[in-house]
Amino acid sequence: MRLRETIMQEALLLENQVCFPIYALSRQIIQYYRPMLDALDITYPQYLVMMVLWEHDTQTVNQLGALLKLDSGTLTPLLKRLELKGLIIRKRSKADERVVNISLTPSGRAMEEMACSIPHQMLESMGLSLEEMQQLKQLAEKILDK
Amino acid sequence: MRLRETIMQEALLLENQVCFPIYALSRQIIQYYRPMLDALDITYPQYLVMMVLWEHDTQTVNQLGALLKLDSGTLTPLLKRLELKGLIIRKRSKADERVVNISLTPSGRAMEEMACSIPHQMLESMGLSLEEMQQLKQLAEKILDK
DNA sequence: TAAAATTAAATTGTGTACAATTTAATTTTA
DNA sequence: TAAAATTAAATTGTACACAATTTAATTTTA
Repeated sequence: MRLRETIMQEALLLENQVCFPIYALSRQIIQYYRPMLDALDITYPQYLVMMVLWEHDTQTVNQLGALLKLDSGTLTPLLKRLELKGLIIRKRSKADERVVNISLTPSGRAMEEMACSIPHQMLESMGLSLEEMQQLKQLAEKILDK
Repeated sequence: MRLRETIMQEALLLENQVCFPIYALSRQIIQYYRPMLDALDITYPQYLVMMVLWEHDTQTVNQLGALLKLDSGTLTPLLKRLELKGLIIRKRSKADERVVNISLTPSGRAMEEMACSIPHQMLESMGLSLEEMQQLKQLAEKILDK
């Protein structure tokens, strides 16, 4: 009997994968965001950094990385691009020269008001009920927390 | 009253985002796969292509793109790398010279047996029940199908 | 049927991701 | 306290993603 026809084989069918829909959905969500973020001239990962800073004002590269689960290899060039756009300031800490503090410029702070309608718009374009949304969030977080 | 303190503002908090857990989970899932895929010397997107070919034998670049929701800008270089590894063959169709057919080499076919334990191992490392897994898959697909 | 439109891949350019290494600063410890 | 270990960012190199454009082949249509 060929491997193709065994029960074990079914697990290798794309349509039976749990992970593929998550991977595809993640990319599609970023597409949903694109028109709104294009208007602000930032990318989705850049938007995530801005959200953290709108909430916390100043964060180190490490803190941003811990919250967003991204390393300095990703963040350093991304933050340089945000700095080039005039949205943030990168400044080495006086107290510890290894640390780089990231803070908002007035322009970066001002963007918060332009972004505040995005979450609501996103909920609409995703077309899920609030319960489904909560379920999705909870399941994703349950795996993430392991 | 500062924008920070309004109800609308809550929507911009990272912890209230539905999309961020999906984005973070997608990347974490790929990390779960990494040790198993490292053993096969392929990446997660390459593994997805291989899964399609294990099921369908021959596919055009377009067909792969439709199934995986990736365009030729992503697939062409990825497929060239799989060809370089000796896992697939890229061959222009005689019937329509625009089309490139992708098929498995014996080595690519042989990899199927080495990969057949991966889905089970993944279920274990994700630590969700089968019901939760189904829920997650269904919610993700519901949004994807829009 | 020849020009226009469409289609399939490939190419170009920008921006993540992330492993692995490097650099520089700080902390620990022998 | 000087050497070793640790830590924080940055750097290097590889591999996606994807928008926009290009190239070449095929279809449509005027």
